Amino acid sequence: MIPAVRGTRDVVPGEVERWQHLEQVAHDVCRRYGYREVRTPVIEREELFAKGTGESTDIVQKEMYAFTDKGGERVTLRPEATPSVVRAFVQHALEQALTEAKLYAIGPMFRYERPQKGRYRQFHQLDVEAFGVEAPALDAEVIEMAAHLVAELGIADAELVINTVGCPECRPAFSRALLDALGDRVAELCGDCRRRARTNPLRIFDCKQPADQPVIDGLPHTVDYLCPPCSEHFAAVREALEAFGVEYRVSHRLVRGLDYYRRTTFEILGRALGAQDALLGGGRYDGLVRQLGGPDRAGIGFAAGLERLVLAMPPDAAVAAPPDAYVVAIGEEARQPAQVLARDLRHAGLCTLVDYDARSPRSQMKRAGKAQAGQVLILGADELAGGRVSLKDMNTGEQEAVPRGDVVDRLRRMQKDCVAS
RNA sequence: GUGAGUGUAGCUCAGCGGUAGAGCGCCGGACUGUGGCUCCGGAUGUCGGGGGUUCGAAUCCCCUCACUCACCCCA
Repeated sequence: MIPAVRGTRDVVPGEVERWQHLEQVAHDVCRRYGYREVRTPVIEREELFAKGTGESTDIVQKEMYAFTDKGGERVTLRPEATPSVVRAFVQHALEQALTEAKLYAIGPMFRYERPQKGRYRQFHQLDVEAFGVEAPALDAEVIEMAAHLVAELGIADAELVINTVGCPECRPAFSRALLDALGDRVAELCGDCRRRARTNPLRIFDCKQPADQPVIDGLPHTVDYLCPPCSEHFAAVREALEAFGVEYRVSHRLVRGLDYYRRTTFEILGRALGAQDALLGGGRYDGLVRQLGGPDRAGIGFAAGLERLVLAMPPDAAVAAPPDAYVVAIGEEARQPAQVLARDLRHAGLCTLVDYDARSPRSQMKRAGKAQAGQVLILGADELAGGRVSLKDMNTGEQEAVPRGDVVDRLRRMQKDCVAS
């Protein structure tokens, strides 16, 4: 047996229904909020992520499936969707074509990491991006939409956390304040934190080492170092969220790892997930479109991890629908007519199973019962002689002979009643 | 890249030096044209892989691979 590649997985019947439900809800929520779908390639030029995601991020430094193709081009499997969506937005001048530049994408992403609960090398994201609006009203709408998506999926144990990371105007001052406050105590922190202090001081807030917490708790907060525009923006976002009645917690420790974030950042955490508990995360990235060669447009969005959402969805969120009908053929002369009957039912829209192997009637009934078929249609010598089909309701056990010509309509009506009720 | 744990039937697991097992599931029969309950029967394993110790290894030792969880980082 040749197993699936490490960190990749099959979604098999039984679980795939949950994915189908999730995708249907995702498409529907996006549509209602005015987003249009865009499908971008899973393979891109490596430089797109070097410039977009950021050279300093772990994603770019060590997690990309990058290689040189046969034409000598440096390409990579996409590790995230935002730069791709921005590229498509710029490349096709979509702001000209759309009244609102709101785009979403669903698909696989690839990062070379050690797999663990809620994290895979091939994973899937719903990526939602809106361009060209600087107003805090959009920040709040995007966050509210994310919360609504989670709620719509029936995920109750979720917590919305928001923060602001300032902008290129005010962030350097905050980083300095952070390092000043830390002073010599940097040496007391764990190795990761000492490294962060040099590369990206804000990320010290991500530390999970219990021993480091007392020091980190004493550090200054971004909100106290924002420039006036950033400060006003954050206040307006919070005000709008409150008007929506969205519950949230402000955490000055929510920093997020991607280089392009400005101002608003947010995450929704799932409580039943394990260590990788972010169901979705995002924020504002006002400089990114321009940095990738487009016009100077603001941007904001989020990425939701589909594996994590599936994990967090209630156990009974979606199950496969049982077949409408099972056609039982008794005797050799009934086999072909049974296939034709099954064909007719299928053409009429009914999910129909039929036996191929001349099993005993008992065996066929057992299979119909196991498949939870609603109706069993029995075709044997008696029925063929009378031009009828025996129709057995598997829930009540009642059985009656129905003229062959009426069977399809009869079942179709029963199915409609079933859907209606 | 680092650390810990686990690999035995399709699934959940027992067996821990002496002939590979149970429950569930699957297939068939009792009921030769009628499911669910019951009973009876059946199939299925390179005991993750390789090497070593031993008269003898699923069991002990070494290596390796995979999975799981956690770190890093992130969805």
